[in-house]
Amino acid sequence: MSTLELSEQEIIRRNSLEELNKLGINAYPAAEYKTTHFSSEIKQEFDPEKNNLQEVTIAGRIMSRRIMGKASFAEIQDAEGRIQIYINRDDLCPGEDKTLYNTVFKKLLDIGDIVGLKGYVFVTKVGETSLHVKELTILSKSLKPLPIVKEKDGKTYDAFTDSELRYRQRYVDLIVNPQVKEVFEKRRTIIKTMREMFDNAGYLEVETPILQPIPGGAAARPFITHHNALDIPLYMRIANELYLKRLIVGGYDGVYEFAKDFRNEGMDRTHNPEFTVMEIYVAYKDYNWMMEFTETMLEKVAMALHGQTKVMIGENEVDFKAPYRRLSMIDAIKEHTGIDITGMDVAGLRKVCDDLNIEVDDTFGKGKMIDEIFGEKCEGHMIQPTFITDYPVEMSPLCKKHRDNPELTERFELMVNGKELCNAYTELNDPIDQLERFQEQMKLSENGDDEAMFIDMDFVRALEYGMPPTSGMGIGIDRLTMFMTGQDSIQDVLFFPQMRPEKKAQVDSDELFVELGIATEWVEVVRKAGYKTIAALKEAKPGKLFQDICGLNKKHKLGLSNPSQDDVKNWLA
RNA sequence: GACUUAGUAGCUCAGCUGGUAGAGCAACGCCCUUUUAAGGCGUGGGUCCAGGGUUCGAAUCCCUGCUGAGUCACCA
Repeated sequence: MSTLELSEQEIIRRNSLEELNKLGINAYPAAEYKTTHFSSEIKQEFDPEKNNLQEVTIAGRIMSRRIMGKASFAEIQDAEGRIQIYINRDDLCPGEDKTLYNTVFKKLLDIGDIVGLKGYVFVTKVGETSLHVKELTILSKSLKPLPIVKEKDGKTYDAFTDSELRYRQRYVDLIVNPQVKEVFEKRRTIIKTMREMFDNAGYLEVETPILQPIPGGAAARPFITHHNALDIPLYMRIANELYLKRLIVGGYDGVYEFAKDFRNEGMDRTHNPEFTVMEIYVAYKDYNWMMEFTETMLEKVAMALHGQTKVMIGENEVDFKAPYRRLSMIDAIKEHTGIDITGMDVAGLRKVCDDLNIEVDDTFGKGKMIDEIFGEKCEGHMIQPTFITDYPVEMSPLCKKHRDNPELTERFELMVNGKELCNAYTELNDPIDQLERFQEQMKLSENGDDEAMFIDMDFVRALEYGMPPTSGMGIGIDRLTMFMTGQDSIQDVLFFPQMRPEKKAQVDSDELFVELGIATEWVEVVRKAGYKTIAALKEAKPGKLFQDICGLNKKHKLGLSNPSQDDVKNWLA
């Protein structure tokens, strides 16, 4: 890499690295560095009365420095937090040679460098538990300056907030913004709590195919790829439902999977093209049982995270204490619009939609219209956890018909803070009904609904062997994490949210520049002057180019001998 | 996909109705042995996102593009 592409601070750090090498210090040593404590342990365990912790070793990143002549303070950040260190010149360098302090620590180390430190713990005059350093080892030199974030009395100064940089360079975000780590630790607690509950119940955690020949189990546009050896298209899964039900057919009474699903659709605050769903299927249960199971699960998760069931989501305090309200979809619509749609036909529903100012088009069936009305008028009002039950049959091709009403299904969604969190059924296990429902979907698809489901004949065949009555539930883990951690963007609960790839400016190779007669050492200078391609260079005015590159030579003290004006003209000829 | 909005130093941001850039932190130099957003004095650092246009003159006005963010649409 040419120094012309580097910022002043990056050049200084690279120079420091060279200086370290000259002193015989390897800034990237290979050997294991054995630590005895984390920062948090020192803070917890140290007792000035006992005067314990008189020989501890820590490792971490330098996050701030306060140098005061012969003594210095710095903050070291490790996996568990930060601790202050105190470095005294004569304690670090007891002999005549003070290089390690004067040169290495004061001049050649920077914020961001990773160091190992050995010493004893004490409390400063101001009352800060600190490590008095006796030995310092460089473990890794940092060549890029970190964003500097300062904090006092809980107030943060110059926070690193640029969302683009935070998501593209999550590693920097994690170093500099400690609250980001917390979100991901909570995410892991959520998953762990759920997994423990399922394991205790004796359910089997399984893995099912991500590459599927038929993308089933949901209605969504899939990502498509190609398998070379088989020469067939394969789809990234949009759901794993049909595979988990095959396992119930196979004789497992309870299976679950934390699964990455992929949907080739729009991205926004609550949608990422790949996202995590937990789906669970339990034999011999129905959706009433599953509602109890779900509310118990969420109560446990909230307790594990917060020690209480009440959670702040934005402005709203949401209480995950079971049991949750249960409301049929028709009753929800009645409650929020005053209209009773029981038994209405297509024309009646269309009129209701018109009256409520809800846009519908001619392809909409009864089910889709009812869903629109609910989505427009009811969903947003469901702040406290509410089970919405008994969805129209058209919307739920994998769900068993309601025991009391064949136009409805035994389905529930759990609404929290105005959004869907869970989706669950008494599963459809009648193979004849299932095939008919798939065929209905085909008709929808022929009518232009590009999200209608594909027919999976192998799944129908599995049902023909007999699946026990089963209830299944799916829950969006990203969304659950958002609720439970108070984040309002899915990007804040994914380490690496999908971003448009960074665009590299087009740059022509050295060879192409050299072919024009430009000496190799001048190529970088020409690029730095703003002419990254031959085409751009050909447009240049020779006089300006000449001045620009000679100016850069002087400014950056490159020590090159300048070309003549005629040389430059010849390049452009 | 549509609309709105933003892109200025390593980071956070000023920069009004056009006159080619500023602050704090970070960096560099000097001083300082218990400081903590350490402090004091001094110095350097910018293709003002890119490309066009208007103008004597553009960070600033206009157009196009790129990349974010927000609303909406889509997401049963």
